[in-house]
Amino acid sequence: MANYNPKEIEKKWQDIWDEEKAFETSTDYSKPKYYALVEFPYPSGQGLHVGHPRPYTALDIVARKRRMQGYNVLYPMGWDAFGLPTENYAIKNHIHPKEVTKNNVARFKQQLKSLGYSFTWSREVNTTDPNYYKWTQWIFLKLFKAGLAYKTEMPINWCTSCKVGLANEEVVNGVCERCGSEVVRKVKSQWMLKITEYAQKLIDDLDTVDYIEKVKVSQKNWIGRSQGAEVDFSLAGLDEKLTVYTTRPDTLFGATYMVISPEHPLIEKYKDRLNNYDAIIEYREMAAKKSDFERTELAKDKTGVLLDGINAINPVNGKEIPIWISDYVLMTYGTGAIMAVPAHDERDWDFAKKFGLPMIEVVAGGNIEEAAFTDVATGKLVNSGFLNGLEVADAKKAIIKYLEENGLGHSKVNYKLRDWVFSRQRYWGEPIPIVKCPCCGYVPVPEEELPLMLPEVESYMPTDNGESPLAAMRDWVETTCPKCGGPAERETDTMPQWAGSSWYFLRYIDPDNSEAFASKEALDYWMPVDWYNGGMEHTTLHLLYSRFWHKFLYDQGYVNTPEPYMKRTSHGMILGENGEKMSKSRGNVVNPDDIVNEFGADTLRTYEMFIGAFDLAASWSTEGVKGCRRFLDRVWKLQDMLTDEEGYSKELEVKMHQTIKKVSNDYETLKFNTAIAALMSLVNEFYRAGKVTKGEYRTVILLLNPVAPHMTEELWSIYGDGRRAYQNEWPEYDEAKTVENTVEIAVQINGKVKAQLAVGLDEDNDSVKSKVFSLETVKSLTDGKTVVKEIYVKGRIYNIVVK
RNA sequence: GCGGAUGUGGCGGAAUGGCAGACGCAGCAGACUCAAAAUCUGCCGGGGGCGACUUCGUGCGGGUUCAAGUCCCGCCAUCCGCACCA
Repeated sequence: MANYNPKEIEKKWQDIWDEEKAFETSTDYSKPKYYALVEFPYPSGQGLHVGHPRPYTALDIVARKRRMQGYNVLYPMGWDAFGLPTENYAIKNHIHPKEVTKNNVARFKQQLKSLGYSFTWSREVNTTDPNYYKWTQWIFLKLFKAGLAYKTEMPINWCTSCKVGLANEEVVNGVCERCGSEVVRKVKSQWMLKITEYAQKLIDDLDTVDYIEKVKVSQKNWIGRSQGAEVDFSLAGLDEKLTVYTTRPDTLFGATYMVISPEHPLIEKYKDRLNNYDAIIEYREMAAKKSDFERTELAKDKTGVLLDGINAINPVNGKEIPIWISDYVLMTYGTGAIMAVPAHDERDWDFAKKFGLPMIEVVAGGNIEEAAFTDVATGKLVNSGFLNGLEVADAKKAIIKYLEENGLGHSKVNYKLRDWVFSRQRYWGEPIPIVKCPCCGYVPVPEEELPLMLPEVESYMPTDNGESPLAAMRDWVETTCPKCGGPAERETDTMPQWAGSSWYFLRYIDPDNSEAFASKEALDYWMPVDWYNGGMEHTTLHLLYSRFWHKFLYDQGYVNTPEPYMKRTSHGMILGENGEKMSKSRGNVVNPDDIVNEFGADTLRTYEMFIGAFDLAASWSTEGVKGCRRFLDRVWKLQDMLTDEEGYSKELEVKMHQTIKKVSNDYETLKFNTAIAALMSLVNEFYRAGKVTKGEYRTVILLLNPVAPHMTEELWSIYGDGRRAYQNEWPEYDEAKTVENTVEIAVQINGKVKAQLAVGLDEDNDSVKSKVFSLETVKSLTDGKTVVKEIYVKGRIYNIVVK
């Protein structure tokens, strides 16, 4: 027996798999299909991180097992290659981003290959390939034509360092998610996508898919549906209404003042009537200067200015109430105006306390002198005319009915979700295929002219005036209008990185198609994705965006399923040996290449699956890696103990069937750590017995194959059936043989274990009872006492309660 | 503040309400060796006892149950999201 030498074996089998096209999909559409998907990586300059193999190995195990179960499996891989780090590297080193991408992709691919994944490499995609982004642009045009892409002047989150507009989702704690620099507000004309149009569907259809619960919860929270009402307040002495949104219309009698956002149009419209216009403008400018971060930081300390000169009238009681402006009211949510009910809203309470504004208690049950009373479950309405005595829920219904009957308002649903800022003032992204014509407005580039290629530029540097580097390319920018033929200009913004990843799973299905992003036939067969695993950090960005695009394509009739992914799971992070996030500055980074070199890819794969619960963070341990290598060595050395018996030995038959069952189930439920533990335990049994039958060895090899494919393929070539391991059927177990017919049960007195007893699994209760009571220990402990109760749990425990 | 998770030996972690600590790491002892490494075998939660044993033990405090890491009530700590969304 040769020594286990992963270096030799692994390369050998990777080449054979390539040669044999082992993991190619079949074009036989009568076979059952399985589409397993992992998030495609951004090919960064650092190369693969040890975090990457965790999800890749997990679904590789599922994919390999499915093939052995007879499925036609698609497990593709590609590159999400547009984006800032590449562009920044290109700027710094004066290399074209295309070149940078090419090099990074080559390195990533080589690293992934060295890990022996069964990816369907013939379907590799790259978002920066014009044949790919042609279809990204095509989908954008469909969105534009459907009225879901529009351009608007709006304040955007501007990263002062990247010099680029960011989506709300990319601003973390008031700083840029990527570079950590300050983010300020800047008004710019931006392309937007109306994801809000799909808010309700994105919530409702979560009920139709199998996502882990925390993903569903955070998507729902992110979309932030709230049910309330819009109420019109008239303005005293003016023919004007001020509409507010509230989730507590039942407290309308308690509204003692109103607050509008500093950007509310009412201010400009009636500036002549305002006695303190200057003070108001000063406040507004101050608020605009605050970054989101400061606005949040100062949340507790309310500020504001009275709108001196205009009063509103409470529609239910005709009382005249003042209007204030304050930046705690956001122009981007609801109507940008609220009715303030300080007795029953914490923010209004703070504001009223600070500025000495009156409070009226309209829901009894709290002490409004001390705090706002916001409990909606227990209170009853008071001081509220016809609502008095009602509970909150009933009062809401009653007041909405009243408002609707009197034309004063109506029920209304709002969402926290905002439209998606789709413009980036950057070079390394998909050009937005729109032409701006002085006569015709925004005109789409004709579909037959796609892809609209990213032109070669002198400099990739973004400009200080906030224009993309493309804006400097006058001969590219200046074009003719596709509609009227007159002179026009191209859009110079590019798409955000999320664009290419919003539909890539569709391109894998038919990557070389030049007529469509994928053929209908192929889509019908392969969609939806059966299992998609990815990081929790993509739950509110990529996952939501791609569901939105897919739903749009469904509504347009281009895809056949309303949801792209049937099942979504998430993996935990791999932390450094010290329990902290791996980073260069902390000096705790582990390079997967080093592990492969020293221990082999199979060891790395086994270790990452054994490291702990798949969905939780886990710390790296070099000693743990060694342990996994030791296990593979032990499997390898079983060759020395091999007998010629074909089947399972009598002593281990039950253990074999139990292990097949456990491993099969655990692979399905992402419990790889316990699956591997079960295999280790079985191997320990072989060592204890000093022998392993050929039948047993074969089963172990096949069960371990998805985790450690190279080593098991090598062993199978010696001890197998002439085929490859990957060509085999998945081992089966017999449920009846997973249980021993005699078992050791624990005998308890008052819940404490006092003795062990061997009984037949099917032995009847009387027989077990007589055996239990003939035990010396039981006799002595029950002697002179009354047996109050006896419980026998079949095959597990016999508990006697004595007094 | 809101939402989600987590809390078990020296460490990573196992446990359909039924013998807590599977499996692995580290540690200790033995075998092999001139020796070490590797490998194989055994031991390995704390206290008490020479010992068969005994007692305590799953973040903390209560409860349900013959039986609780697991279920219920009330807390604490840590991590991760979101955060003036009316």
